[in-house]
Amino acid sequence: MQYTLRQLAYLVAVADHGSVTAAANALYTSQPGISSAIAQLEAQFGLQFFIRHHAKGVSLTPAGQSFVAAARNLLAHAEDLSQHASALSQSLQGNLELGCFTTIAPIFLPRLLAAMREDYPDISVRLHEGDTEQLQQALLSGQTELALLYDLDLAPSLYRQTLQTVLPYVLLPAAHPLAGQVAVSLQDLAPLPMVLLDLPHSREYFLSVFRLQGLEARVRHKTVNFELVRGLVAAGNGYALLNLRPQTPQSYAGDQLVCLPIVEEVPALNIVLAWPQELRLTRRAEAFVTLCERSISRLG
Amino acid sequence: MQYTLRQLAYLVAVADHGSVTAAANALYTSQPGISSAIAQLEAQFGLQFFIRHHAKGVSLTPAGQSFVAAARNLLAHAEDLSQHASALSQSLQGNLELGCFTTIAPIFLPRLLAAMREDYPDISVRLHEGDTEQLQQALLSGQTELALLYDLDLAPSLYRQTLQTVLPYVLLPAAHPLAGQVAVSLQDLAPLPMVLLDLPHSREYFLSVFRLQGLEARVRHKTVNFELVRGLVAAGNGYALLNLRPQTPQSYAGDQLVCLPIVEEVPALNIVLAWPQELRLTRRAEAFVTLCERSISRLG
DNA sequence: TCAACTGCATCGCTTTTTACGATGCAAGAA
DNA sequence: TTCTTGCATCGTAAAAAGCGATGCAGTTGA
Repeated sequence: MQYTLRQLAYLVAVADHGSVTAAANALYTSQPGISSAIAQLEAQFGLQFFIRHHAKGVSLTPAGQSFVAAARNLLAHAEDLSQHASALSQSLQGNLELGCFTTIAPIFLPRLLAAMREDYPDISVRLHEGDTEQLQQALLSGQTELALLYDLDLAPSLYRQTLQTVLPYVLLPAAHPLAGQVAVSLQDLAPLPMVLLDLPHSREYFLSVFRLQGLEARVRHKTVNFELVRGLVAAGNGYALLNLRPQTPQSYAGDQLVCLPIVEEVPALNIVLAWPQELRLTRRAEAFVTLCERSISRLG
Repeated sequence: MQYTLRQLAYLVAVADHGSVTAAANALYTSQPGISSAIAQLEAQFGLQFFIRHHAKGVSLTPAGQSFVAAARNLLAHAEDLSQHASALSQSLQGNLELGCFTTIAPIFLPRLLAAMREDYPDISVRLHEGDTEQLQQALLSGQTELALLYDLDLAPSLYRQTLQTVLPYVLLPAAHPLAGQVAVSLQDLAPLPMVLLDLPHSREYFLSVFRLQGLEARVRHKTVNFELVRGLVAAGNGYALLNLRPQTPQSYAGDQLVCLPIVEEVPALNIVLAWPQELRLTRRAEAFVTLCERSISRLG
């Protein structure tokens, strides 16, 4: 047998009241219950905690003194755990584990996190970047509570809240022959060399844009590095399809870029906030979801 | 309802094994038991600790991570309490609360405590000096576990272990007319002025020595201070009856004293080690009792 | 001295909780 | 598909907790 927290609470109450009966009254329970709890503790530890004075309550033995002090400490610790738990579910403080798709991160997160810090200064967001696969894995295993990513082949068990719908665009160097047009046709692009953003799911998505038109892209370069795609395009290594639009027309190298819409009708992508469907969100996570919803208008 | 330590242990085991079933096996209990313990904890705190993966166990949510860490901490603390308790009952270390009669203390304790430190260096004896009344009170209320005192009007609920039997003796200044005798008669003493050691019970005892002979002592001075009695006697203020014999024939003032036996048959006093009868001694207290028994021969 | 009272322990009973095997169900693996 | 895995639920059995009644030893107060 193992002792229970309740037994300890009874023990401490008896020590405080100097009487089993008084403790029972204070705890709104019966005297025999307290009595047997004490007896059990004493039996379990082979110690005598109280000296029984007939008709005059009980008093602590030296061993009892010492044990009660330790028991009090443990009970306080147990109380802490309850507090900790309520803080986890109730309070708007603590950690929020947030997953975010690599390329989405630099576009949206700076403002979102700033807004979070503004509205909920006591919530610290811990960021986990990764590709769709990794983010989904982290969500399902519970490493992160929320993830900001594309709605690309997500498990049906994930609930998705759409934040923004984005259409792919064509990225060209400013000096490109097609750069002067209002929009570019996939027909015109297909024969040209392409720079592919080579991330799981994204990869297939960009290629499918062509396939749906019965076309096939010619990939010259592949990279998982979004900014490298822009750099390669800017330097004349080909065109690229992308979804996200940094607000700068220059590559890191300083070359000029242009973004042009696609003439054909192409599948849009949803940027979503996702979490396991069966998981009840903490208040921290809810706060973030709400904040994202409110920020949608500003996100574009 | 309040959570229990067992529920926490189950929770932690599930977190460690990543599976309810595995935890049940490890703890030699049934899977439904674990399952419901988790469910109860989650319900109580309004939190979800695990994400259930069909046919693939469970994994911790962020809240679960945090809670399990805290739970582990509390369980470790609970384990500490058990350790603490066994240390209290089993180990020969820690505190021993010892009561000692004021006048007995300087005679016996120095050697006894030295022997204790020698044999049980990890037991620290905390000393409570006092008169019979105070010592008995401390024993019965549990403030001290043992007391070294005279067996004078002790409550029958105290168990007594006799360490030494002492006869009262007559204390005289070296220059006193009776000081040359081998023994002194109470008849000769009764008319002389007496210096009385005025402690509860001791007081009555010394006077009863005369009364039992049909005599009445003439008390000139009373004091609770043992050494003051010796000083007063040495300076010629009267004779005294005492039980304990310091091994020095001089008072603090440097005057010479002599101790003489009493001619008549007088009641002896027992120096005893006492403790509440119903109290099971700790191993520390037992160690002290044993050491006292062994030291009896040396005590004289 | 005696009767009334106090306060802890024990007993028997009821209620609640815990434990466990059986079963169901959903998703992964073959 | 079919089999397997693993958690949840259900019904029953065992254990524990709670409680009123009672006993008993010692205290209190007349």
